[in-house]
Amino acid sequence: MFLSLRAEVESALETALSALDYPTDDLGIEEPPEDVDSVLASSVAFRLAGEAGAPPPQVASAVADEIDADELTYVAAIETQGPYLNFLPSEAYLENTLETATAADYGALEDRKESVVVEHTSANPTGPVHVGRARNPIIGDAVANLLDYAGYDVDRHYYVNDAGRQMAVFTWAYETFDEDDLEGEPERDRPEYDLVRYYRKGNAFLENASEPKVADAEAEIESIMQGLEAGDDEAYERVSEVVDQVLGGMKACLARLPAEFDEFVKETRFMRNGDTDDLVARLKELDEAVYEDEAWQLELDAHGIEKNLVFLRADDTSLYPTRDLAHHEWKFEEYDNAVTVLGEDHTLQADQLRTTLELLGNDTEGLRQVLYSYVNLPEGKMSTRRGTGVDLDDLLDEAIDRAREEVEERMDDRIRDDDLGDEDVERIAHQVGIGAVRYDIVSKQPSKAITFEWEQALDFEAQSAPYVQYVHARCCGILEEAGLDSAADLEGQDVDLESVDADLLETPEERELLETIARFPAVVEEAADDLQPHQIATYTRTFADRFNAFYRECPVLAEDVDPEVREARLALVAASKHTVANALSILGVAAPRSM
RNA sequence: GGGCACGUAGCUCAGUCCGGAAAGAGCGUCGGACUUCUAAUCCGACGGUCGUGGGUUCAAAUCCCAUCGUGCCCGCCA
Repeated sequence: MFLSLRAEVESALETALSALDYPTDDLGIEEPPEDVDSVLASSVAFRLAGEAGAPPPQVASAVADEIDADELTYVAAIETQGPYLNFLPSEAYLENTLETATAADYGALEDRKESVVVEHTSANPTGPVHVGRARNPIIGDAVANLLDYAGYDVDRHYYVNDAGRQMAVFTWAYETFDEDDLEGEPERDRPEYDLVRYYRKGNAFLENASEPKVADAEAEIESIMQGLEAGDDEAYERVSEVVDQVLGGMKACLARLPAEFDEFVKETRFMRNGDTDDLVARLKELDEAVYEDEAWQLELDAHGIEKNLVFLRADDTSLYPTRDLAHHEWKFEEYDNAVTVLGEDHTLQADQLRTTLELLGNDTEGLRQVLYSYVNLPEGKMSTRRGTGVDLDDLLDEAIDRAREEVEERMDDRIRDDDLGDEDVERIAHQVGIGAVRYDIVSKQPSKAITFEWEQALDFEAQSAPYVQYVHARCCGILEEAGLDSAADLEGQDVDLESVDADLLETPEERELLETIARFPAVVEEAADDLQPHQIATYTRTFADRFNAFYRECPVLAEDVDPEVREARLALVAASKHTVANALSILGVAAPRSM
């Protein structure tokens, strides 16, 4: 609805400015501050003042006079306040919003008939997922949800680095050492916790063992890498033995968030099918290609990148970026757009990748990268190899435990003694605990550095997931109390939507809530265009504030509420419910029916 | 040394891309509100040279330049 109103305002302003012989290149449309009663505003009068030879307020009224609000559907009136033009919403605007938002899929934009692949996480299968990387699945999943909501056909990929040296080291270690050689028991009964001990053991061995022993090990590691490079099945099977087990465990961890994938794309795929070899041949043909210091490289300084891109070693083995180029060309064939969620330390590689893809003749317009900075511990970086860091599983467990305590504590002093059974407590503990972790991460701009601290990550107070989730629970409570099914469209239920009249929603709290609901699709659109899910989180907070104000001032089910007002408010609650449920689903945060 | 990012209230952050209406939240502190559709809520108070210095503009947290501080990158690792 907001999108229609904005379109209407734009065209009305443009017409008015043309009629007055003013330029229309900048309409100065903006959202007014909170204490102003309009939904949209324009500061165009400032810009025109010079040309008009009149002070801005005078220009503003001239423009306002030129627009006939009666001809507009969603605008009731245009008022000037000093130099500003304010567009007030019409009854039809609120009416339509209320009607549209009572549908369960409110906020989902029209199908764009465009596909996009969102690649995220793609952590090396070396061990348990730690919190340092946790931003990736959480942001990535939200970006994918957001694009899905914005009308794209979305696939989620995890790119598996199963061809690098680290995987050869891992495979060698797994085949070489026995349980007896390892230190300690697995921290959890899952394959990645078991196998990571071999990985750490192998790396420690390479650092500390005597020179001849290390040389033997290196020879074995080298042979695995050569086997992979040649695309031979035996080497692939050996590495897969490790990779598939570890990946299975990591998958289970990520599923807890939940972050699910449509496909796990293995790097070795592009070595086995010959794509990497073809790509190397094409790279060698480029003007930028040089053979220098016993390796094939690309000189990219003419394209603003100082660092050469090495794409083939002297022994003819490829490197990660080489395979990633083949991988991306494959993505371009399969999808209209490709989004990658990457740690900020990959910024340079991302630039090299894009530039090289262009040199190879690809159109990279549909390729976009979302960069985020790592979560560090107060004492420094987290590392799988060194075993420093907090496992994501532990964080989630702790979050759930704390949430459970919280639920139980609150049960004691609840006013309404509703029947929360053990299952409900467990459900709420999971929804709130995991929701809080996700929300805390997804609500911040990815470029900001985060230092992990338990207390902060697990704060259930306001401006966190539970604050927003609580609004959803309140909505469901009211709807269910009224005998309605909170999960479904209102249409077809025991509410006569035809007779619901937005006119009856006349308090400022009701109107502001409805205006906030109206903005939701526009927020989805902008967040999707910018690939910024945190905008959705920001919106949920504003929304929750508005809903709580409504909740405080406007009883829905009380005896003394006029039946027609009650129906209208019920419709508003249903609209609120769908809005907050859908916003939370974009963020990947559960929306509890009760808390 | 070069490149990129970040710096807004004691703390954690919105707002910055696309300049506009006396800078907004939460936490913390202090003081209030549960016979009411769930108090994980709400109301009020205190708290700001938007790192610093210049510039552009009718207008700068927002754009430009410089500078300081912090993080990341500058591997034939991934």
